[in-house]
Amino acid sequence: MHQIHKSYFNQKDVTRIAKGLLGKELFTVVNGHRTSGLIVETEAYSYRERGCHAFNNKLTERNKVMFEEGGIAYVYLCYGIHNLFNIVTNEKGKADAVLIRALQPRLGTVHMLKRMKVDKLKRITSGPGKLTKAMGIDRKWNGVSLTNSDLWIEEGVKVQSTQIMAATRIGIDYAGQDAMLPWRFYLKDNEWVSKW
DNA sequence: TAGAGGATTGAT
DNA sequence: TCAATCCTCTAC
Repeated sequence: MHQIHKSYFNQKDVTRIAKGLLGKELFTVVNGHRTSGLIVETEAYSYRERGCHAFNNKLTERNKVMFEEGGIAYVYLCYGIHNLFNIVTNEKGKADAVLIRALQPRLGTVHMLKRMKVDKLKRITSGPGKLTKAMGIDRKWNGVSLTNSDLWIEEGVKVQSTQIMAATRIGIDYAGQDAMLPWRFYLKDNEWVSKW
């Protein structure tokens, strides 16, 4: 299959990548089990705005992988419970990232169901904390390359620009004016998009 | 070194 | 509307 090249993640405009990732297919292999899902919802984050962990180039132990060259995973624990999965973008030293918020399950769904301890696919990956659990992603994957590991992205399906919707991001009220940026992107009328 | 709070979720 | 749950960051 056609794996997305590392250079794709080195583009400077993180919102362009966040939109471009819609329809692409995310794969993981955990304990020999391959699972995949189409990306249907993303959010863009940039060191230039307050919603981002790396705002103002603030470098901490947690977010340091964001400052690496684009094409690696940034996984962190949110609210003490959920692992959130981001793809680091831009060039080294420019801490941008795309949060993956929802997937449409494709391959290995039996393993996703087992990890989620449910028997129906409905809403199993419709949220950033849920999809990481379904795909088997946790903080051990922080800093892992998306082009040379058990975590990667392929072309998936073609998406028309008219299918792409933009809205404000979720859960970043603390960001002030930047909370108004329309940096959440999702596929129109897709039932796998997260509810909020 | 202690205390506050978070890029969420599911139950009440 | 609220608790779960723990790591990270900040202030002292």
